[in-house]
Amino acid sequence: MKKNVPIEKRTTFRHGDLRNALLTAGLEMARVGGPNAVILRETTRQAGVSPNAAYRHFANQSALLDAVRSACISQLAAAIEDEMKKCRPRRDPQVFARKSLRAVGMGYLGFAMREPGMFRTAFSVPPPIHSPDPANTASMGLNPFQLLSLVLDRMQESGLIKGKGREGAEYLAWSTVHGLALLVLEGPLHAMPPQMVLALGERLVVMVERGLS
Amino acid sequence: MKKNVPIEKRTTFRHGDLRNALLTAGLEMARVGGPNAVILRETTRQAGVSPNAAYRHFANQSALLDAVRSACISQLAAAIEDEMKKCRPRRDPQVFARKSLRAVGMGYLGFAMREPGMFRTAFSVPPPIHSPDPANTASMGLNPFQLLSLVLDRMQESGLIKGKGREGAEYLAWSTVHGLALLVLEGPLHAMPPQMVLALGERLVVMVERGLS
DNA sequence: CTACGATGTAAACATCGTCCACATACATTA
DNA sequence: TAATGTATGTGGACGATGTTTACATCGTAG
Repeated sequence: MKKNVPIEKRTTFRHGDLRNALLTAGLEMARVGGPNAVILRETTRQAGVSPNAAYRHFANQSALLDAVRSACISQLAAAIEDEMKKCRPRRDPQVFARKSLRAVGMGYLGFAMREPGMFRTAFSVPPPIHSPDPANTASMGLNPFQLLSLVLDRMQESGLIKGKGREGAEYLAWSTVHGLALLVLEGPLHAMPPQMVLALGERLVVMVERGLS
Repeated sequence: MKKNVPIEKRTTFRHGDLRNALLTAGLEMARVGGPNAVILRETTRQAGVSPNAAYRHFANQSALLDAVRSACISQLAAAIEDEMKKCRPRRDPQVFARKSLRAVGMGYLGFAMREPGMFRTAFSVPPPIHSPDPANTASMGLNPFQLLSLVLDRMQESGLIKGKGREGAEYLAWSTVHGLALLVLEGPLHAMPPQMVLALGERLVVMVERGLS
């Protein structure tokens, strides 16, 4: 058991960018081991700094975790955006809307499978994802919830959702994919092969699409 | 901050039922504060015993948590059973099947809202709910997954699910309700009023029912 | 009755989060 | 330029947790 702490002894007294270094280290720990793995002392170790130095930049480890969580949510938003960009507007706006919904759902699920630690961190405890906190967004300036709302609007405008079907649609759609993701990540579907998970995801998206009309 | 540790000093050297006492204490902690709140030393304190005594009954705190988790899953199964018992067989087996599916879904969701700590504990990390471990069951001897399978069989037998619709139906149905539960418990839907959550749950069940045909 | 295995105790260690007092470097200003 | 103040990092300490090692005590089987 060797310490894998390649601290290059800093020559300057100041670190220069400590807050960022701590955050980066914490994000990596979250990536590897989920929310419980983000250890305050360890981040300072990796930054080559004494433990208390962290308290100049974060009120406590909970505040550090909050920052890490925001970063995770941003990455999730980015993953969804990537998937959305793959589908360009079409002649038929309904096709576009459907593809968009699928993109959000599968982007969400894909990120969960690709980065389980970050995904679990993103949703550990009460993330203020609802409020448009810029810290939770990616290049489009929208958080995952807002991205979902966007594509649902597209579906409504193109006539795929009628009348009251739009109300609360975010929650219905979100629940399905979120549930599958968590059952796979830290639930009894742990051993399910990724290919099958994705196939289930597709079926869920279709189910949502039909369920909203 | 007073210690609420009513340890009645035991007169005998042996405790008599320590393993069970630790488990009970741990379950209560999980109930109140979720998986992270089950502290090994605290369970021994409440049992009026030295910390190391726990190691005679559990390999480590992870093993203790596993046992607590199993208890939580059992309670979940019991809650679902309770809801299922409310709907008696009817003339029309399709009505019965539909009511049964609703019972499982709403029983699941209701337990999550009534006992958030236990619910979160039940699904923290890798629960072996899939394998028919008797530790996870309630009076019917079925774990939550098997209860769901049961009502889905009912739907198939009554003709509500046809052909390939039955394949993987457990996962589709489960994902939806599980997702809603977690979004509410430790997600962005944290502030949603319970009444609205239940209404969403009903819509989800209907959506699943239609989506499986 | 004796010896052994199961159960509980005592003491100790490493790690973690956190607080307090102190040290150092940079920037602003007199 | 020199003084001073503030932001930043250090050192040491405390209590809590999980865990290990050695020891004590009881019930029981031979």
